Amino acid sequence: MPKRVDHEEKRRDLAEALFRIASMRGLQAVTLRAVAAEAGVSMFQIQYYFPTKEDMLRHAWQRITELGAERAGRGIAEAARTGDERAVIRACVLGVLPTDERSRMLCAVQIAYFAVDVTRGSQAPDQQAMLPHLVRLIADQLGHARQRGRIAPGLDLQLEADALAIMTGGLLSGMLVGAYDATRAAEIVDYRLDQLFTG
Amino acid sequence: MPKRVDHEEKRRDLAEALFRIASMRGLQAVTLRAVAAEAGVSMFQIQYYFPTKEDMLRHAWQRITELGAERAGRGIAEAARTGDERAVIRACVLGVLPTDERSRMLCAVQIAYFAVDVTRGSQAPDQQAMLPHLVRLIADQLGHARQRGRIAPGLDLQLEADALAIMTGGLLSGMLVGAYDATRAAEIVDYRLDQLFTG
DNA sequence: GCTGTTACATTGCATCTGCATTGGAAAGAC
DNA sequence: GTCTTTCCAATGCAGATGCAATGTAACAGC
Repeated sequence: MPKRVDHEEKRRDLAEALFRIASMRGLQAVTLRAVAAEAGVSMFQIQYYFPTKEDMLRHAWQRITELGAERAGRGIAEAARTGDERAVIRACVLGVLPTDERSRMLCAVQIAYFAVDVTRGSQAPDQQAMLPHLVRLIADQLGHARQRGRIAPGLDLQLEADALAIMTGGLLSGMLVGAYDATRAAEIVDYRLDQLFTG
Repeated sequence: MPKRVDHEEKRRDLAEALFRIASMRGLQAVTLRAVAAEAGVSMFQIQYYFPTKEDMLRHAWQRITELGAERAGRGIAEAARTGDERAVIRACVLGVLPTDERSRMLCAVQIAYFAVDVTRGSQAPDQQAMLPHLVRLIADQLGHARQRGRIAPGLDLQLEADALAIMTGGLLSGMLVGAYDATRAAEIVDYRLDQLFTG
């Protein structure tokens, strides 16, 4: 066998090039030639590592969910080590928001995919599952916190979990249009968490 | 002069055809030929009423904001007649959500435009202004309500206005992916309003 | 060294896209 | 009635796009 290449790593590199194009010029500008040029390779390599354009887009989406889960997971794991439910929820919310250039890029691309899925009626299963997943995560944490007497009285935790998860999505788009920066977003989230937690 | 045609009405019709395509097959599928076929006219008519494709897309966006403002405005005006600030805020929030097939279609198209703008960095001014505008509307209503002693004590109304407006954006996307229906969305909004208003 | 597999470049092609042009039909003004 | 203005159909064109076909260099195993 000749020059061995790590196909998965190569695909990740090509996906990065795709992200750069999609986040700066839109998903419409993602063509085989554009990705090839951005990655600094010949157009053939794109075809070589992705049978078809749709495969390339699919792989890039899978990669972006990986990166997102990785990023959020790091923050959540760190917060979970403290055993503080409030910190975990905070990490869940802030962990998916565009707080720096890199995450902003990925969030922009994510929105682009989201729009395509919505406008086609055929939404990827994981696309649909993301919000309920976040709701469940938050609801679990709220449940634990209540058992430990850390939750203010008179709250409907299911509705609170929904509201928090929904606010996360809203914050994401609000930050992408520049209406809120990371600092203000954190303030709003903390303000809401203050209403839920005692102490 | 010959057969007089209402150009604006014609453009509105063509915009509707564009909406149908964009909401069902994505903005990428919006081509001059596709819009012509969907509207049941020749491709030339598209060119005749829109100098260029970008003009067509721009006009459609302008039209969709008109329709949105109209719809929300109706609900808000009705609520405003009661003089109930809570009802006004409720109308502001629910008035922009996809509660039926028509509004769902328009919201989907709106998201598509939003994604294009975000991924190009060059966001239309009104796109950026929408969220702050909603915040101001809600904040004003909350201010009035507080003066009338209808607001629960210990709240930061600016943060509450931000949180409500942000939740609106989140609900919109949540509903588009099918995570929430109109009923559940109203429940969540009412739950939050219950926390803000007394009585 | 020979061979075969892997990785890659180049080229070509059918299709689609936005846009322009040319020619003509229809409806009112005079 | 004819004529001018408005509206519209058909066709053409240059560029871009996804994809396929062909040719070639590098390296492992015998």
